[in-house]
Amino acid sequence: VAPALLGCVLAHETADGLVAVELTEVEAYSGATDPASHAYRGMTGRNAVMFGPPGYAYVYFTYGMHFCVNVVCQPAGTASAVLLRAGRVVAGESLARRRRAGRRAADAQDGTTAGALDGTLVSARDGTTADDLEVAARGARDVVTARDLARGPARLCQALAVTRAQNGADLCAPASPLRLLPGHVSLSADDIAQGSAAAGISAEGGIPADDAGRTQVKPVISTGPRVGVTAAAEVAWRFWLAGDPTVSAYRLHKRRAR
DNA sequence: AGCCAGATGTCCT
DNA sequence: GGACATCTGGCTA
Repeated sequence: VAPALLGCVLAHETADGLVAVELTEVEAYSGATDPASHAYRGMTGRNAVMFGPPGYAYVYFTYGMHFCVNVVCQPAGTASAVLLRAGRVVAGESLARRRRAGRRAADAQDGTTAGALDGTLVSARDGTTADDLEVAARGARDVVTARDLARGPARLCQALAVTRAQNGADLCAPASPLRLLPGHVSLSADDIAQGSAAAGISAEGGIPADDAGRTQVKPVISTGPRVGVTAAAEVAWRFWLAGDPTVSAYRLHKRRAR
């Protein structure tokens, strides 16, 4: 299920409006057999949704401040879920940016200019005055680049306003405020199998896109170890669209000092 | 690339 | 009572 979700769209409609992301990075968690899964030690109040029917959202709160959303994907009684790690905002970008504003200055290395969002060019090239740079820096501090709007599981939830309230939400009902939709690109079982088999040898060349950002060719799927996981760290159950800039950075798990 | 703080829920002893 | 978490953002080197 995890690689099949790549390219699909997660949309959330609230009183503030609609925000939707095309999923670019996911991780699979098997329940009973996976020590990295929240369900590994059995059902608790927190993980109960994972033991229910498939197609529902399992949302959990972590690190005292972040939410992450999973898609339950096995029949009731068998816990299993796919963590949605990153996506590209395809609708409601200004609302997503408002929700994410103030959290992070623009990433100066990603080749985009934060100021371009409001028509102001941010540049360190010759001819730019110190005042220009100061104004640009102040603006950048309050702006999140398009790439970073849903780059990471907690950022994705923030951009979509997914919180505890969405735990247990039906992702498949057409009328559901939080729902999953087919993407622009549908992957066949063969594509998925080949994508998995090609992991590690596929070139990270990027995906050609049209003016609307839609991919024109079948994307290459890469796989690797899951992020922030110690148990079963060797399992390559993280899947992402090769070369997509919205895929989150890999981080090794760091245990906190005692 | 690496280190660290932040905030609180969850689960284990 | 305590360890630590499917993380992010700020900072240092």
